[in-house]
Amino acid sequence: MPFKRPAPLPSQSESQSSSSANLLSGSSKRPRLSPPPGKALPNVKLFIVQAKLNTSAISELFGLAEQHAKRLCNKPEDADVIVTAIGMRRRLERHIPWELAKHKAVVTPQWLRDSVKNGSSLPYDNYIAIQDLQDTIVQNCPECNCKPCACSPSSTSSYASSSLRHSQESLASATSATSPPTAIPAYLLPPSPPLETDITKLDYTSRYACQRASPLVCPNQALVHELDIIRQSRALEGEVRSALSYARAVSALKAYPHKITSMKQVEKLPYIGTKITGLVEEFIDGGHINEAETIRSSVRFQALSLFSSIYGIGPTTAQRLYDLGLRSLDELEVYYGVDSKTQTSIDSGIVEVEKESKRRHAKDEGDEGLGDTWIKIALGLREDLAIKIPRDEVEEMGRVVMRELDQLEHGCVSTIVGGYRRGKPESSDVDMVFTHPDASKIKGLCKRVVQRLHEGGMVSHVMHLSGFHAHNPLRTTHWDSLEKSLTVFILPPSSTFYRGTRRRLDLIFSPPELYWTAVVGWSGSIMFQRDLRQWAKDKHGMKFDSSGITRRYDSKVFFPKTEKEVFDLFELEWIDPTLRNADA
DNA sequence: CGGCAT
DNA sequence: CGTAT
DNA sequence: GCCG
Repeated sequence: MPFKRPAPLPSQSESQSSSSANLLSGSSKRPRLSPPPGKALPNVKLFIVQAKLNTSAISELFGLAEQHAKRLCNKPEDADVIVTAIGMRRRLERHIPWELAKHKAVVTPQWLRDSVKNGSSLPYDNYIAIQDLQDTIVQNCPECNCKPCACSPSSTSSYASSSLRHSQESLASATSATSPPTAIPAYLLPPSPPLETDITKLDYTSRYACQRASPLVCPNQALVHELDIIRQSRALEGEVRSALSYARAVSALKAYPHKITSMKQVEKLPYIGTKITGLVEEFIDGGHINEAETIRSSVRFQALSLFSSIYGIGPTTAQRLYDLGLRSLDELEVYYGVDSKTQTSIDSGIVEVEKESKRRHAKDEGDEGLGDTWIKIALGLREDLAIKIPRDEVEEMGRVVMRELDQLEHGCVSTIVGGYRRGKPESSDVDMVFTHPDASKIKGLCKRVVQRLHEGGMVSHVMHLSGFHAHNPLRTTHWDSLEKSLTVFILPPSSTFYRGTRRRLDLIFSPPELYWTAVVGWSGSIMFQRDLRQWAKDKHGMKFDSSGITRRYDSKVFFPKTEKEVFDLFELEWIDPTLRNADA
Protein backbone atom coordinates (compact mmCIF):
# COMPACT_ATOMS: atom_id res chain seq x y z
CA MET A 1 0.00 0.00 0.00
CA PRO A 2 1.15 3.47 -0.76
CA PHE A 3 0.84 6.25 1.77
CA LYS A 4 -2.02 6.24 4.04
CA ARG A 5 -4.26 9.03 2.95
CA PRO A 6 -5.41 11.53 5.47
CA ALA A 7 -9.05 11.52 6.25
CA PRO A 8 -10.92 13.22 3.44
CA LEU A 9 -11.97 16.08 5.64
CA PRO A 10 -9.56 18.97 5.48
CA SER A 11 -8.26 20.19 8.80
CA GLN A 12 -7.67 23.72 7.61
CA SER A 13 -10.94 25.14 8.74
CA GLU A 14 -9.32 28.39 9.75
CA SER A 15 -7.79 29.24 6.40
CA GLN A 16 -11.23 28.57 5.06
CA SER A 17 -12.39 31.99 6.02
CA SER A 18 -10.46 33.89 3.39
CA SER A 19 -12.76 36.28 1.64
CA SER A 20 -13.53 36.79 -1.99
CA ALA A 21 -11.50 40.00 -1.92
CA ASN A 22 -8.56 37.69 -2.40
CA LEU A 23 -10.03 36.40 -5.56
CA LEU A 24 -7.57 38.11 -7.84
CA SER A 25 -4.44 37.89 -5.81
CA GLY A 26 -4.70 34.65 -3.92
CA SER A 27 -3.28 31.68 -5.74
CA SER A 28 -0.76 30.08 -3.52
CA LYS A 29 -0.11 26.93 -5.30
CA ARG A 30 -0.62 23.35 -5.31
CA PRO A 31 2.94 22.11 -5.21
CA ARG A 32 4.69 22.53 -8.53
CA LEU A 33 7.28 19.94 -9.30
CA SER A 34 10.29 21.82 -10.62
CA PRO A 35 9.74 25.53 -10.78
CA PRO A 36 12.04 26.92 -13.47
CA PRO A 37 14.34 29.61 -12.16
CA GLY A 38 13.64 33.24 -13.04
CA LYS A 39 10.61 34.91 -14.48
CA ALA A 40 9.59 34.13 -18.02
CA LEU A 41 7.67 37.39 -18.41
CA PRO A 42 9.54 39.94 -16.27
CA ASN A 43 8.09 42.94 -18.12
CA VAL A 44 4.52 41.79 -18.58
CA LYS A 45 1.60 43.08 -16.58
CA LEU A 46 -1.18 40.50 -16.82
CA PHE A 47 -4.87 40.48 -16.26
CA ILE A 48 -6.76 37.18 -16.28
CA VAL A 49 -10.45 37.07 -17.15
CA GLN A 50 -11.90 34.28 -15.01
CA ALA A 51 -15.04 33.80 -17.03
CA LYS A 52 -15.23 30.50 -18.87
CA LEU A 53 -12.31 29.11 -16.90
CA ASN A 54 -12.84 26.29 -14.46
CA THR A 55 -11.33 26.46 -11.03
CA SER A 56 -8.36 24.30 -11.84
CA ALA A 57 -7.55 26.40 -14.89
CA ILE A 58 -7.87 29.52 -12.77
CA SER A 59 -5.51 28.26 -10.15
CA GLU A 60 -3.07 27.03 -12.79
CA LEU A 61 -3.04 30.33 -14.69
CA PHE A 62 -2.88 32.46 -11.58
CA GLY A 63 0.02 30.38 -10.39
CA LEU A 64 1.86 30.88 -13.66
CA ALA A 65 1.13 34.59 -13.69
CA GLU A 66 2.15 35.12 -10.11
CA GLN A 67 5.39 33.33 -10.66
CA HIS A 68 6.36 34.61 -14.09
CA ALA A 69 4.77 37.96 -14.79
CA LYS A 70 5.87 41.35 -13.58
CA ARG A 71 2.50 41.85 -12.05
CA LEU A 72 -0.89 40.19 -11.84
CA CYS A 73 -3.38 43.03 -12.09
CA ASN A 74 -6.70 43.39 -10.39
CA LYS A 75 -8.02 45.65 -13.10
CA PRO A 76 -7.73 45.14 -16.85
CA GLU A 77 -6.77 48.77 -17.41
CA ASP A 78 -3.56 48.27 -15.44
CA ALA A 79 -2.45 45.40 -17.60
CA ASP A 80 -0.87 45.22 -21.00
CA VAL A 81 -1.76 41.62 -21.70
CA ILE A 82 -5.22 40.19 -21.10
CA VAL A 83 -5.62 36.43 -20.85
CA THR A 84 -9.05 35.02 -21.58
CA ALA A 85 -10.75 31.84 -22.70
CA ILE A 86 -13.59 33.85 -24.14
CA GLY A 87 -13.72 33.69 -27.91
CA MET A 88 -16.50 36.08 -28.75
CA ARG A 89 -16.60 39.83 -28.63
CA ARG A 90 -20.02 40.04 -27.07
CA ARG A 91 -18.98 37.84 -24.21
CA LEU A 92 -15.71 39.61 -23.60
CA GLU A 93 -17.54 42.91 -23.45
CA ARG A 94 -19.31 41.71 -20.34
CA HIS A 95 -15.95 41.76 -18.60
CA ILE A 96 -13.83 44.32 -20.38
CA PRO A 97 -14.86 47.46 -22.27
CA TRP A 98 -14.24 47.06 -25.96
CA GLU A 99 -12.34 50.32 -26.20
CA LEU A 100 -9.95 49.06 -23.58
CA ALA A 101 -9.55 45.64 -25.14
CA LYS A 102 -8.62 47.19 -28.46
CA HIS A 103 -5.47 48.66 -26.94
CA LYS A 104 -4.31 45.53 -25.19
CA ALA A 105 -3.01 42.18 -26.29
CA VAL A 106 -5.93 39.85 -25.69
CA VAL A 107 -4.67 36.28 -25.82
CA THR A 108 -5.71 32.76 -24.96
CA PRO A 109 -4.57 30.98 -21.80
CA GLN A 110 -2.31 28.85 -23.94
CA TRP A 111 -0.16 31.87 -24.65
CA LEU A 112 0.68 32.09 -20.97
CA ARG A 113 1.36 28.38 -20.69
CA ASP A 114 3.52 28.30 -23.80
CA SER A 115 5.40 31.47 -22.94
CA VAL A 116 6.29 30.09 -19.55
CA LYS A 117 7.36 26.84 -21.10
CA ASN A 118 9.38 28.81 -23.62
CA GLY A 119 11.02 30.84 -20.89
CA SER A 120 10.05 34.15 -22.48
CA SER A 121 7.16 35.93 -24.11
CA LEU A 122 5.96 34.42 -27.37
CA PRO A 123 4.42 36.41 -30.25
CA TYR A 124 0.70 36.90 -29.77
CA ASP A 125 -0.37 36.00 -33.25
CA ASN A 126 -0.95 32.33 -32.64
CA TYR A 127 -2.92 33.05 -29.52
CA ILE A 128 -5.34 35.79 -30.48
CA ALA A 129 -8.37 35.20 -28.30
CA ILE A 130 -10.99 37.05 -30.28
CA GLN A 131 -11.33 37.14 -34.02
CA ASP A 132 -13.04 40.54 -34.17
CA LEU A 133 -10.26 42.01 -32.13
CA GLN A 134 -7.63 40.63 -34.39
CA ASP A 135 -9.29 42.16 -37.43
CA THR A 136 -9.52 45.49 -35.68
CA ILE A 137 -5.92 45.42 -34.65
CA VAL A 138 -4.74 44.37 -38.07
CA GLN A 139 -6.62 47.27 -39.60
CA ASN A 140 -5.32 49.78 -37.13
CA CYS A 141 -1.80 48.60 -36.93
CA PRO A 142 0.47 50.68 -39.16
CA GLU A 143 3.26 48.13 -39.17
CA CYS A 144 0.97 45.62 -40.73
CA ASN A 145 0.94 47.58 -43.92
CA CYS A 146 4.39 46.48 -44.90
CA LYS A 147 5.18 43.01 -43.62
CA PRO A 148 4.05 40.21 -41.39
CA CYS A 149 4.26 41.18 -37.76
CA ALA A 150 2.86 40.05 -34.49
CA CYS A 151 -0.50 41.51 -35.47
CA SER A 152 -1.02 39.53 -38.60
CA PRO A 153 -2.90 36.29 -38.75
CA SER A 154 -0.56 33.38 -38.81
CA SER A 155 -0.81 31.02 -41.71
CA THR A 156 0.82 28.21 -39.84
CA SER A 157 -0.62 27.09 -36.57
CA SER A 158 -3.09 29.62 -35.31
CA TYR A 159 -5.96 27.18 -35.31
CA ALA A 160 -4.56 25.32 -32.37
CA SER A 161 -5.28 28.21 -30.12
CA SER A 162 -8.65 29.18 -31.47
CA SER A 163 -11.04 26.50 -32.57
CA LEU A 164 -9.56 23.55 -30.78
CA ARG A 165 -8.98 25.30 -27.50
CA HIS A 166 -12.30 26.94 -27.67
CA SER A 167 -14.20 23.69 -27.66
CA GLN A 168 -12.06 22.12 -24.97
CA GLU A 169 -12.32 25.02 -22.62
CA SER A 170 -16.00 25.42 -23.05
CA LEU A 171 -16.48 21.80 -22.14
CA ALA A 172 -14.18 22.05 -19.18
CA SER A 173 -15.99 24.89 -17.54
CA ALA A 174 -18.46 22.90 -15.50
CA THR A 175 -16.78 23.19 -12.12
CA SER A 176 -16.68 26.30 -10.09
CA ALA A 177 -16.17 27.47 -6.58
CA THR A 178 -17.21 30.40 -4.49
CA SER A 179 -13.80 30.69 -2.90
CA PRO A 180 -10.45 31.85 -4.03
CA PRO A 181 -8.98 28.80 -5.71
CA THR A 182 -6.43 28.28 -2.99
CA ALA A 183 -8.95 27.86 -0.23
CA ILE A 184 -10.34 24.73 -1.80
CA PRO A 185 -8.65 21.45 -1.10
CA ALA A 186 -7.30 19.80 -4.22
CA TYR A 187 -9.42 16.70 -3.78
CA LEU A 188 -12.53 18.70 -4.55
CA LEU A 189 -11.11 20.22 -7.71
CA PRO A 190 -11.06 18.64 -11.13
CA PRO A 191 -7.66 17.43 -12.25
CA SER A 192 -5.43 19.72 -14.23
CA PRO A 193 -4.51 18.98 -16.84
CA PRO A 194 -7.74 17.17 -17.58
CA LEU A 195 -7.60 13.42 -18.08
CA GLU A 196 -7.62 11.99 -21.55
CA THR A 197 -9.63 9.01 -22.59
CA ASP A 198 -7.57 6.20 -24.07
CA ILE A 199 -10.03 5.00 -26.66
CA THR A 200 -7.78 2.10 -27.64
CA LYS A 201 -8.41 0.53 -24.25
CA LEU A 202 -12.17 0.72 -24.68
CA ASP A 203 -14.22 -1.90 -26.42
CA TYR A 204 -17.38 -1.16 -28.33
CA THR A 205 -18.38 -4.83 -28.18
CA SER A 206 -18.54 -4.78 -24.40
CA ARG A 207 -21.87 -5.52 -22.78
CA TYR A 208 -21.41 -2.60 -20.42
CA ALA A 209 -21.80 0.98 -21.57
CA CYS A 210 -19.22 1.95 -18.97
CA GLN A 211 -16.57 0.15 -21.07
CA ARG A 212 -17.52 1.83 -24.31
CA ALA A 213 -16.88 5.32 -25.68
CA SER A 214 -20.23 6.81 -26.59
CA PRO A 215 -20.07 10.17 -28.35
CA LEU A 216 -22.90 12.66 -28.35
CA VAL A 217 -23.54 12.03 -32.03
CA CYS A 218 -22.52 8.74 -33.61
CA PRO A 219 -22.08 7.61 -37.23
CA ASN A 220 -25.39 5.75 -37.09
CA GLN A 221 -27.45 8.45 -35.50
CA ALA A 222 -30.37 8.10 -37.92
CA LEU A 223 -30.74 4.41 -37.11
CA VAL A 224 -30.48 5.22 -33.45
CA HIS A 225 -33.34 7.69 -33.77
CA GLU A 226 -35.57 5.13 -35.46
CA LEU A 227 -34.94 2.53 -32.80
CA ASP A 228 -35.42 5.10 -30.09
CA ILE A 229 -38.93 5.81 -31.36
CA ILE A 230 -39.77 2.16 -30.76
CA ARG A 231 -38.14 2.38 -27.34
CA GLN A 232 -40.24 5.39 -26.45
CA SER A 233 -43.38 3.66 -27.57
CA ARG A 234 -42.60 0.59 -25.49
CA ALA A 235 -41.96 2.79 -22.47
CA LEU A 236 -45.20 4.71 -22.93
CA GLU A 237 -47.10 1.45 -23.26
CA GLY A 238 -45.60 0.23 -20.01
CA GLU A 239 -43.50 -2.49 -21.62
CA VAL A 240 -40.49 -1.58 -19.55
CA ARG A 241 -38.36 -4.64 -20.30
CA SER A 242 -38.83 -4.28 -24.00
CA ALA A 243 -38.02 -0.60 -23.70
CA LEU A 244 -34.86 -1.55 -21.83
CA SER A 245 -33.82 -3.87 -24.64
CA TYR A 246 -34.19 -1.10 -27.19
CA ALA A 247 -32.29 1.28 -24.94
CA ARG A 248 -29.45 -1.25 -24.74
CA ALA A 249 -29.41 -1.81 -28.48
CA VAL A 250 -29.33 1.94 -29.05
CA SER A 251 -26.57 2.22 -26.51
CA ALA A 252 -24.47 -0.41 -28.26
CA LEU A 253 -24.97 1.33 -31.60
CA LYS A 254 -24.01 4.68 -30.12
CA ALA A 255 -20.55 3.31 -29.40
CA TYR A 256 -19.98 1.69 -32.79
CA PRO A 257 -17.51 3.95 -34.55
CA HIS A 258 -18.34 3.25 -38.20
CA LYS A 259 -21.30 3.76 -40.44
CA ILE A 260 -23.15 0.46 -40.66
CA THR A 261 -23.60 -0.72 -44.23
CA SER A 262 -23.69 -4.46 -43.79
CA MET A 263 -25.16 -6.86 -41.28
CA LYS A 264 -21.75 -8.40 -40.80
CA GLN A 265 -20.73 -5.34 -38.81
CA VAL A 266 -23.68 -5.79 -36.49
CA GLU A 267 -22.95 -9.39 -35.61
CA LYS A 268 -20.28 -8.35 -33.13
CA LEU A 269 -22.49 -5.91 -31.26
CA PRO A 270 -24.23 -6.87 -28.04
CA TYR A 271 -27.98 -6.52 -27.50
CA ILE A 272 -28.82 -6.85 -31.18
CA GLY A 273 -30.90 -10.03 -31.15
CA THR A 274 -33.45 -11.59 -33.45
CA LYS A 275 -35.99 -8.80 -33.53
CA ILE A 276 -33.64 -5.83 -33.63
CA THR A 277 -31.36 -7.48 -36.19
CA GLY A 278 -34.35 -7.50 -38.53
CA LEU A 279 -34.98 -3.83 -37.87
CA VAL A 280 -31.37 -2.90 -38.53
CA GLU A 281 -31.44 -4.88 -41.74
CA GLU A 282 -34.56 -3.05 -42.80
CA PHE A 283 -32.83 0.23 -42.08
CA ILE A 284 -29.71 -0.63 -44.06
CA ASP A 285 -31.84 -1.51 -47.07
CA GLY A 286 -34.30 1.35 -47.03
CA GLY A 287 -33.04 4.01 -44.67
CA HIS A 288 -36.04 3.69 -42.38
CA ILE A 289 -37.90 1.28 -40.13
CA ASN A 290 -41.54 0.65 -40.88
CA GLU A 291 -42.60 0.05 -37.29
CA ALA A 292 -41.03 3.34 -36.23
CA GLU A 293 -42.91 5.20 -38.97
CA THR A 294 -46.16 3.58 -37.95
CA ILE A 295 -45.58 4.50 -34.34
CA ARG A 296 -44.68 8.09 -35.21
CA SER A 297 -47.90 8.60 -37.12
CA SER A 298 -50.13 6.90 -34.59
CA VAL A 299 -52.56 9.13 -32.76
CA ARG A 300 -52.10 7.14 -29.60
CA PHE A 301 -48.32 7.53 -29.57
CA GLN A 302 -48.60 11.23 -30.21
CA ALA A 303 -51.10 11.74 -27.42
CA LEU A 304 -49.18 9.61 -24.92
CA SER A 305 -45.96 11.46 -25.79
CA LEU A 306 -47.66 14.80 -25.39
CA PHE A 307 -49.19 13.88 -22.04
CA SER A 308 -45.92 12.46 -20.74
CA SER A 309 -44.18 15.67 -21.63
CA ILE A 310 -45.98 17.27 -18.73
CA TYR A 311 -43.93 17.13 -15.59
CA GLY A 312 -45.58 14.67 -13.23
CA ILE A 313 -47.40 12.66 -15.89
CA GLY A 314 -45.81 9.30 -16.63
CA PRO A 315 -46.87 6.39 -18.81
CA THR A 316 -49.62 5.16 -16.50
CA THR A 317 -51.32 8.52 -16.09
CA ALA A 318 -50.91 9.26 -19.78
CA GLN A 319 -52.68 6.03 -20.65
CA ARG A 320 -55.46 6.72 -18.20
CA LEU A 321 -56.01 10.16 -19.72
CA TYR A 322 -56.00 8.64 -23.19
CA ASP A 323 -58.52 6.04 -22.14
CA LEU A 324 -60.74 8.86 -20.88
CA GLY A 325 -60.81 10.05 -24.46
CA LEU A 326 -58.48 13.02 -24.04
CA ARG A 327 -56.19 13.77 -26.97
CA SER A 328 -54.93 17.35 -26.78
CA LEU A 329 -53.47 19.81 -24.30
CA ASP A 330 -56.62 21.90 -24.48
CA GLU A 331 -58.65 18.90 -23.44
CA LEU A 332 -56.17 18.21 -20.67
CA GLU A 333 -56.54 21.76 -19.37
CA VAL A 334 -60.28 21.42 -19.31
CA TYR A 335 -59.97 18.13 -17.50
CA TYR A 336 -57.63 19.51 -14.88
CA GLY A 337 -59.62 22.71 -14.60
CA VAL A 338 -56.89 25.14 -15.56
CA ASP A 339 -58.29 28.66 -15.54
CA SER A 340 -57.88 28.95 -19.27
CA LYS A 341 -55.24 31.42 -20.39
CA THR A 342 -55.61 33.66 -17.38
CA GLN A 343 -53.66 31.65 -14.87
CA THR A 344 -52.03 34.61 -13.22
CA SER A 345 -51.73 32.62 -10.05
CA ILE A 346 -49.26 30.38 -11.78
CA ASP A 347 -47.23 33.07 -13.48
CA SER A 348 -46.71 35.26 -10.49
CA GLY A 349 -47.29 32.92 -7.63
CA ILE A 350 -44.60 31.17 -5.73
CA VAL A 351 -45.43 27.63 -5.08
CA GLU A 352 -44.03 24.94 -2.97
CA VAL A 353 -45.18 21.47 -3.68
CA GLU A 354 -44.53 18.81 -1.14
CA LYS A 355 -44.09 15.33 -2.41
CA GLU A 356 -45.79 13.70 0.52
CA SER A 357 -49.15 12.04 0.01
CA LYS A 358 -51.61 14.58 1.27
CA ARG A 359 -54.15 13.07 3.51
CA ARG A 360 -56.98 14.15 1.32
CA HIS A 361 -60.41 14.06 2.77
CA ALA A 362 -61.31 11.76 -0.05
CA LYS A 363 -64.55 13.49 -0.71
CA ASP A 364 -64.73 16.65 -2.83
CA GLU A 365 -61.91 15.60 -5.13
CA GLY A 366 -63.61 12.38 -5.94
CA ASP A 367 -60.93 9.79 -6.56
CA GLU A 368 -59.23 11.27 -9.58
CA GLY A 369 -57.12 13.47 -7.33
CA LEU A 370 -53.56 12.15 -7.17
CA GLY A 371 -51.40 15.21 -7.45
CA ASP A 372 -53.93 17.21 -9.37
CA THR A 373 -52.57 20.47 -8.09
CA TRP A 374 -49.10 19.74 -9.25
CA ILE A 375 -50.22 18.70 -12.70
CA LYS A 376 -52.32 21.83 -13.00
CA ILE A 377 -49.20 23.85 -12.30
CA ALA A 378 -47.07 21.76 -14.61
CA LEU A 379 -49.49 22.39 -17.43
CA GLY A 380 -48.85 26.09 -17.06
CA LEU A 381 -45.10 25.51 -17.04
CA ARG A 382 -45.03 23.21 -20.01
CA GLU A 383 -44.37 25.80 -22.68
CA ASP A 384 -41.34 27.19 -20.89
CA LEU A 385 -39.96 23.86 -19.80
CA ALA A 386 -40.10 22.56 -23.37
CA ILE A 387 -37.58 25.20 -24.44
CA LYS A 388 -34.01 23.97 -24.42
CA ILE A 389 -31.28 25.82 -22.55
CA PRO A 390 -28.12 26.81 -24.45
CA ARG A 391 -24.79 26.08 -22.78
CA ASP A 392 -24.13 29.77 -22.23
CA GLU A 393 -27.28 30.13 -20.25
CA VAL A 394 -26.64 26.94 -18.29
CA GLU A 395 -23.35 28.49 -17.22
CA GLU A 396 -25.04 31.74 -16.29
CA MET A 397 -27.52 29.83 -14.13
CA GLY A 398 -24.59 28.13 -12.48
CA ARG A 399 -22.92 31.44 -11.76
CA VAL A 400 -26.09 32.98 -10.37
CA VAL A 401 -26.74 30.06 -8.06
CA MET A 402 -23.14 30.02 -6.87
CA ARG A 403 -23.26 33.76 -6.23
CA GLU A 404 -26.27 33.32 -3.96
CA LEU A 405 -24.85 30.26 -2.29
CA ASP A 406 -21.63 32.10 -1.52
CA GLN A 407 -23.58 34.63 0.51
CA LEU A 408 -24.90 31.85 2.68
CA GLU A 409 -21.81 29.73 2.98
CA HIS A 410 -18.48 30.77 1.62
CA GLY A 411 -16.19 28.18 0.10
CA CYS A 412 -18.66 25.88 -1.64
CA VAL A 413 -17.66 23.89 -4.69
CA SER A 414 -19.99 22.78 -7.45
CA THR A 415 -20.08 20.96 -10.74
CA ILE A 416 -22.74 21.35 -13.39
CA VAL A 417 -23.51 17.75 -14.25
CA GLY A 418 -26.13 16.07 -16.47
CA GLY A 419 -26.23 16.54 -20.21
CA TYR A 420 -24.35 19.80 -20.00
CA ARG A 421 -21.31 18.04 -18.63
CA ARG A 422 -21.58 15.44 -21.38
CA GLY A 423 -21.21 18.22 -23.91
CA LYS A 424 -24.78 18.65 -25.11
CA PRO A 425 -25.20 21.97 -26.92
CA GLU A 426 -28.59 22.43 -25.25
CA SER A 427 -30.06 21.02 -22.07
CA SER A 428 -33.60 20.42 -20.96
CA ASP A 429 -32.65 21.16 -17.37
CA VAL A 430 -29.66 22.09 -15.26
CA ASP A 431 -28.24 19.75 -12.64
CA MET A 432 -25.70 20.97 -10.13
CA VAL A 433 -23.85 18.97 -7.50
CA PHE A 434 -22.53 20.95 -4.54
CA THR A 435 -20.32 20.34 -1.59
CA HIS A 436 -18.21 22.19 0.95
CA PRO A 437 -14.80 21.22 2.33
CA ASP A 438 -16.30 21.36 5.78
CA ALA A 439 -18.88 18.60 5.92
CA SER A 440 -20.72 20.25 8.77
CA LYS A 441 -21.64 23.17 6.52
CA ILE A 442 -23.71 21.02 4.21
CA LYS A 443 -26.61 20.11 6.43
CA GLY A 444 -29.60 22.28 5.64
CA LEU A 445 -27.77 24.19 2.93
CA CYS A 446 -29.97 22.87 0.17
CA LYS A 447 -33.10 24.17 1.80
CA ARG A 448 -31.44 27.44 2.72
CA VAL A 449 -30.18 28.23 -0.75
CA VAL A 450 -33.49 27.29 -2.31
CA GLN A 451 -35.19 29.57 0.19
CA ARG A 452 -32.84 32.37 -0.69
CA LEU A 453 -33.28 31.90 -4.44
CA HIS A 454 -37.00 31.82 -3.83
CA GLU A 455 -36.90 35.08 -1.88
CA GLY A 456 -34.81 36.62 -4.64
CA GLY A 457 -37.50 35.73 -7.15
CA MET A 458 -35.34 33.16 -8.89
CA VAL A 459 -37.04 29.98 -7.73
CA SER A 460 -40.77 29.88 -8.30
CA HIS A 461 -41.52 26.23 -7.58
CA VAL A 462 -39.93 23.57 -5.43
CA MET A 463 -40.46 19.87 -5.39
CA HIS A 464 -39.03 19.04 -2.06
CA LEU A 465 -38.22 15.38 -1.88
CA SER A 466 -35.21 16.49 0.05
CA GLY A 467 -33.17 14.62 2.58
CA PHE A 468 -33.69 10.89 2.76
CA HIS A 469 -33.49 11.88 6.34
CA ALA A 470 -35.70 9.08 7.53
CA HIS A 471 -33.00 8.80 10.12
CA ASN A 472 -32.29 5.13 9.82
CA PRO A 473 -30.42 4.25 13.00
CA LEU A 474 -28.65 1.38 11.24
CA ARG A 475 -27.01 3.83 8.89
CA THR A 476 -25.12 6.26 11.00
CA THR A 477 -23.46 9.40 9.68
CA HIS A 478 -23.24 11.05 6.29
CA TRP A 479 -25.72 8.93 4.34
CA ASP A 480 -28.77 10.93 4.98
CA SER A 481 -26.93 14.18 4.46
CA LEU A 482 -27.33 14.01 0.71
CA GLU A 483 -29.99 16.57 0.01
CA LYS A 484 -31.64 17.42 -3.23
CA SER A 485 -34.17 19.85 -4.52
CA LEU A 486 -35.96 19.86 -7.85
CA THR A 487 -36.96 23.41 -8.65
CA VAL A 488 -38.26 25.78 -11.27
CA PHE A 489 -35.80 28.59 -11.78
CA ILE A 490 -35.82 31.88 -13.63
CA LEU A 491 -32.81 34.11 -14.18
CA PRO A 492 -33.05 37.56 -12.61
CA PRO A 493 -33.96 40.34 -15.07
CA SER A 494 -30.57 41.92 -14.37
CA SER A 495 -28.85 39.00 -16.06
CA THR A 496 -27.69 39.55 -19.61
CA PHE A 497 -29.20 36.14 -20.36
CA TYR A 498 -32.60 37.02 -19.01
CA ARG A 499 -35.35 35.92 -21.35
CA GLY A 500 -38.09 35.36 -18.82
CA THR A 501 -38.08 31.63 -19.50
CA ARG A 502 -38.61 29.33 -16.57
CA ARG A 503 -36.15 26.46 -16.31
CA ARG A 504 -35.88 23.19 -14.45
CA LEU A 505 -33.01 23.33 -11.98
CA ASP A 506 -31.92 20.42 -9.80
CA LEU A 507 -29.68 21.04 -6.82
CA ILE A 508 -27.83 18.17 -5.15
CA PHE A 509 -25.87 18.75 -1.95
CA SER A 510 -23.35 16.14 -1.04
CA PRO A 511 -20.95 15.79 1.87
CA PRO A 512 -17.39 16.25 0.62
CA GLU A 513 -16.42 12.60 0.88
CA LEU A 514 -19.30 11.65 -1.43
CA TYR A 515 -18.82 14.51 -3.86
CA TRP A 516 -17.16 12.63 -6.69
CA THR A 517 -19.47 9.69 -6.30
CA ALA A 518 -22.38 12.09 -6.68
CA VAL A 519 -20.76 13.84 -9.63
CA VAL A 520 -20.28 10.53 -11.44
CA GLY A 521 -23.83 9.47 -10.67
CA TRP A 522 -25.37 12.71 -11.82
CA SER A 523 -23.26 13.05 -14.95
CA GLY A 524 -25.09 10.16 -16.64
CA SER A 525 -26.07 9.22 -19.20
CA ILE A 526 -28.82 7.00 -17.90
CA MET A 527 -27.62 3.86 -19.66
CA PHE A 528 -24.05 4.64 -18.70
CA GLN A 529 -25.15 4.92 -15.10
CA ARG A 530 -27.25 1.74 -15.16
CA ASP A 531 -24.37 -0.21 -16.61
CA LEU A 532 -21.91 1.31 -14.16
CA ARG A 533 -24.10 0.06 -11.33
CA GLN A 534 -24.54 -3.29 -13.04
CA TRP A 535 -20.78 -3.58 -13.47
CA ALA A 536 -20.18 -2.65 -9.86
CA LYS A 537 -22.51 -5.40 -8.77
CA ASP A 538 -21.45 -8.10 -11.27
CA LYS A 539 -17.70 -7.63 -11.10
CA HIS A 540 -17.11 -6.25 -7.65
CA GLY A 541 -20.13 -7.11 -5.55
CA MET A 542 -20.66 -3.44 -4.87
CA LYS A 543 -23.73 -1.29 -4.69
CA PHE A 544 -23.74 2.18 -6.15
CA ASP A 545 -26.68 4.31 -5.17
CA SER A 546 -27.50 7.90 -4.49
CA SER A 547 -25.88 7.78 -1.12
CA GLY A 548 -22.60 6.20 -2.06
CA ILE A 549 -20.67 3.07 -2.99
CA THR A 550 -20.75 0.10 -0.65
CA ARG A 551 -19.46 -3.43 -0.71
CA ARG A 552 -22.42 -5.73 -0.50
CA TYR A 553 -20.98 -8.41 1.78
CA ASP A 554 -19.69 -6.20 4.56
CA SER A 555 -21.29 -2.83 3.85
CA LYS A 556 -17.88 -1.20 3.70
CA VAL A 557 -18.24 2.28 2.26
CA PHE A 558 -15.89 3.75 -0.32
CA PHE A 559 -15.03 7.41 -0.72
CA PRO A 560 -13.26 7.97 -4.02
CA LYS A 561 -11.37 11.27 -3.82
CA THR A 562 -11.51 12.02 -7.52
CA GLU A 563 -13.81 11.12 -10.33
CA LYS A 564 -11.12 8.87 -11.77
CA GLU A 565 -10.89 7.03 -8.48
CA VAL A 566 -14.45 5.89 -9.05
CA PHE A 567 -13.32 4.30 -12.29
CA ASP A 568 -10.18 2.92 -10.64
CA LEU A 569 -12.21 1.41 -7.83
CA PHE A 570 -14.33 -0.43 -10.36
CA GLU A 571 -11.31 -1.32 -12.52
CA LEU A 572 -12.66 0.58 -15.46
CA GLU A 573 -10.76 2.65 -17.99
CA TRP A 574 -11.34 6.35 -17.63
CA ILE A 575 -14.06 7.69 -19.91
CA ASP A 576 -14.49 11.41 -20.29
CA PRO A 577 -18.02 12.68 -19.57
CA THR A 578 -18.37 13.70 -23.22
CA LEU A 579 -18.00 10.02 -24.15
CA ARG A 580 -20.69 8.79 -21.77
CA ASN A 581 -23.57 9.57 -24.10
CA ALA A 582 -24.91 6.04 -24.13
CA ASP A 583 -28.51 7.17 -24.64
CA ALA A 584 -30.10 8.05 -27.96
C1' DC B 1 -36.09 -19.19 -17.32
C1' DG B 2 -34.68 -15.28 -14.20
C1' DG B 3 -32.57 -10.79 -14.38
C1' DC B 4 -32.63 -6.40 -16.10
C1' DA B 5 -29.81 0.13 -11.47
C1' DT B 6 -31.04 2.40 -7.77
C1' DC C 1 -46.43 6.32 -9.64
C1' DG C 2 -43.32 9.83 -10.91
C1' DT C 3 -38.77 11.87 -10.51
C1' DA C 4 -33.43 11.92 -11.07
C1' DT C 5 -28.94 10.19 -13.52
C1' DG D 1 -36.25 -7.97 -26.05
C1' DC D 2 -31.76 -9.86 -25.03
C1' DC D 3 -28.40 -12.49 -22.35
C1' DG D 4 -26.13 -16.01 -19.50
